[in-house]
Amino acid sequence: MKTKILIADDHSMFADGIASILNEQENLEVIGKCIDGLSVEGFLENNEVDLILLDVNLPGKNGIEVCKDVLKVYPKIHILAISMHNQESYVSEILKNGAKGYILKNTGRDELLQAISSIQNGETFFSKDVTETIMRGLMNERKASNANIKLIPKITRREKEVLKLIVQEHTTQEIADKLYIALKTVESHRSSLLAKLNARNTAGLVRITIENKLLD
Amino acid sequence: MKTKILIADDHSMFADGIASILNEQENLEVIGKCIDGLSVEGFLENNEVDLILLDVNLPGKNGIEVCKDVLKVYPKIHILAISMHNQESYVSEILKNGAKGYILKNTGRDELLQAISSIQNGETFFSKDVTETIMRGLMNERKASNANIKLIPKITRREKEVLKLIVQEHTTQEIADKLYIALKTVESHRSSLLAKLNARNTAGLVRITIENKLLD
DNA sequence: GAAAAACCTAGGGTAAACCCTCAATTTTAA
DNA sequence: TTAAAATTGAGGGTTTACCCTAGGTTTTTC
Repeated sequence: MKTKILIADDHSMFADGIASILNEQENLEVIGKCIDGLSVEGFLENNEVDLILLDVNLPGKNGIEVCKDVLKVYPKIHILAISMHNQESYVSEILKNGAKGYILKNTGRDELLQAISSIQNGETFFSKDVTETIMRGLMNERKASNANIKLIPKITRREKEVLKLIVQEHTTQEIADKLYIALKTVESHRSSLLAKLNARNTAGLVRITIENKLLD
Repeated sequence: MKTKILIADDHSMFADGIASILNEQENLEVIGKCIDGLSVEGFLENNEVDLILLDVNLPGKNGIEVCKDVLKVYPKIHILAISMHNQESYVSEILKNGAKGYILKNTGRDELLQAISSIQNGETFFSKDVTETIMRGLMNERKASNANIKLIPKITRREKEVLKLIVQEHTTQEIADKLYIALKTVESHRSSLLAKLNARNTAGLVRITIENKLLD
């Protein structure tokens, strides 16, 4: 009986590549691919899945939320998180939500297969770098223990427009002119964005926006 | 005679996946992988390569520079650019430097194979989205024709330290305290960074830093 | 081993971002 | 259809970022 795998990643080429690797294995079978968070749950309604390879940074609905929601309904599914970012907040957050492992995209084929094998056996698996990151996080003993990822609140249509222009290096005045609204209005939206994204300044706004693909 | 392919991408898992797809084809053969720009030229000295799949955003030395330098020495090699970003500046810049095609990571397996096939036949190939981007760029008829990618000048040790702290949302004053230098000194470094990265403000600094992986 | 370049350091002045409070109108959802 | 959320905008102030200029120091380069 082959392990049925679903790949959730917004880069089709990456998903296809992984699928090719996995399908070479005689005990694994990729039965589906999803390019955003929302379509994962839809796929699960119509297909039986044993394991999900889940990108943490998915557009639409990020991997952390997907993980939480999927496991509520299908607690038997194993989830292996895949990410470009070795950030402690991502790792700890998705593990809290039930993922069985976390590997980075800069690790290779063999480690991927090893991770899947471990998880099939009910174990957990983490990339070496990820393990270090977690340890380092524990060492620092979390001054801001709860201040890791606040799952990002919903960003409104107008806020998104403003955010996009900020990332494109426009000043508040320029944004006001482009959107035909007052300077003060744009400042309001900026404030809301800083609060919602939990950023201290423009730098954080831009970094968080890119890392979480908020403009997709 | 199989086409000998080199894959240059800093995400091993992605490279391995692509390799798996390509090696399934009877006329293709992946003979090497590089995880940064600098090692490409070293590889070419010792191996005969027909085609390079080149990530545009490579750490160390980005794809655009690699493309230029490789073709100087090995003009017969075909280069297919691969990128996450559908940005006109990237596309036009790498094409000027001799790449034969440009595909996005969110396109799938079939398109990848088609692209390679086209390029083998001496044609060019672009993802549909990329074609649109180029066309749109031509329409706007380049007000800032030369202001696309200025290949990013070398960033000094101190600038890199400052840049890292900026991306981490620290203010100029905080950075000055951390580095034990004057506020004004940090501001100077900020100015140099704005100039070198061709950014208008902090937003641009952060975006360009992340997109070009300047902190790796 | 001296000239040239690159780097690090800073000052003064202006522009932009950020903060807090408050409130009217419009849109969305229960 | 009414309560909640979103959009709009104001006053008034503080902090931070950005621009231009420039001297001293290290590092190349010939």
